[in-house]
Amino acid sequence: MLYVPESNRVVFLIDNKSFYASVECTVRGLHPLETALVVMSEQANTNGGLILATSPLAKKRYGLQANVSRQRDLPQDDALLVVPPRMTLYIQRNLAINDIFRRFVPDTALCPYSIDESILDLTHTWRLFGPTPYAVAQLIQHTVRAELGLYLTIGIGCNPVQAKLALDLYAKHTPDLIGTLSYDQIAEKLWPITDLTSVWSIAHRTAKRLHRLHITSLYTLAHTEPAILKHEFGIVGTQLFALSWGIDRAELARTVPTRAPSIGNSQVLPRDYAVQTQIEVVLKELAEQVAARLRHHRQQAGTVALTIGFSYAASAADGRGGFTHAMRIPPTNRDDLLAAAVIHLFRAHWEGQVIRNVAISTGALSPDTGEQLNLFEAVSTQVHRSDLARTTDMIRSRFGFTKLVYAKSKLLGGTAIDRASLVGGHNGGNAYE
DNA sequence: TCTGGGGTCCTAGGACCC
DNA sequence: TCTGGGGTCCTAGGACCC
Repeated sequence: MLYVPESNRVVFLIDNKSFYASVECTVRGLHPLETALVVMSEQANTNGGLILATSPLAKKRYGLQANVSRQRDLPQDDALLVVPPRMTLYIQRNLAINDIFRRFVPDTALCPYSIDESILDLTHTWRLFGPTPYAVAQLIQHTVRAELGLYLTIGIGCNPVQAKLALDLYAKHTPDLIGTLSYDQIAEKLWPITDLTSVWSIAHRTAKRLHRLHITSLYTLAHTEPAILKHEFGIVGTQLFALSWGIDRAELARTVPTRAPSIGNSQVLPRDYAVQTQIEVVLKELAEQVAARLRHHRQQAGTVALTIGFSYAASAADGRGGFTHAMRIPPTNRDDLLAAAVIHLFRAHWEGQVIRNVAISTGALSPDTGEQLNLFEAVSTQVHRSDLARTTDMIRSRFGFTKLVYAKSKLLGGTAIDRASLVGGHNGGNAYE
């Protein structure tokens, strides 16, 4: 195979094994790999509890394979620890882990990808730390384990996509938690794969469309005429073809012009809603939540989009799962103006369907210079919050401010002061009392 | 997976401008 | 005014990721 024009670098994609669950183990003085523990969010609308993370032993002992499963899948067993999430704690650990990574790469070669994944380009620095990239990977693992008690999974490749595939397909299933992929291993390690959905960027829908083209393995994908893929999938088709050959021309250091960010909240309702006044109450609350986040980020929104998801029965009757409609608004972050726009969109497009899902998203953001005073909360409460805000701001500077967000939820029937602190939709773990 | 939550990117088609 | 074409912006919908 001829890969001459392709860059040949040393890229690590590092993630944390069962991150939330492992952090909870370490702060309890328990071993992350030898403790059966799940982290479960029990927000009002999770319909009985959503499992966010499962420790490796809990997966093995109780067959909890799915990354995200439900409370009803849990066995009744006192030996299984069930704990609530503390998102703020996980954010702090993520920062600590990335600080360790900075001992091995300069800032320009480090790209945090999510709360538990980072991409490191060690092309120019790995020789400083060991005889082989593999040895350096082990050193990073040992360092993080010694200092934070956490276990890292590392994919090594000649470019980011190879590292990602090495991580997902190999590192996660080997005892040393390290997987490698390089150009000369593509045929041997990538092409035999027939479960297409196990490959990053391919999910159920795309796998089905590939099957319709008689593409049932990465080998057949790699040997399909690119023009056919392009015709069927557009740009995504050429990306899939490149992926099947392990090719990825993204450059870590080069900052890509990012698309306009958005801020929004969504909610699966705890039951079906059919009454207009009730739906509009939910929409107003959600709009206030979004407006609060806009103010927190000192942004104003110039567009607002409303997404309504129908109940299953209503979806079948309607032929659509729901609808999305957007409108331009004079830039604002005020509760009442945002809510009014959302209600307007709802009344213009809703035709009486029973609904189960609502989402509000705002875009065309612009800076809201000037301090917004919050009249509804005690000063002490706001001071308390600034601690978490500072942490969130630090994350924001690394992930982009929409990657991890600080959401507030106003409790139904509660006083205006009685707000829960949510991070990424789950409990932040900060005691406000 | 009879419904988690917060995002991003791609595309087709229509409106509008010159 | 029995008529052209290219470009841009916007919207809705689809798909995927963590």
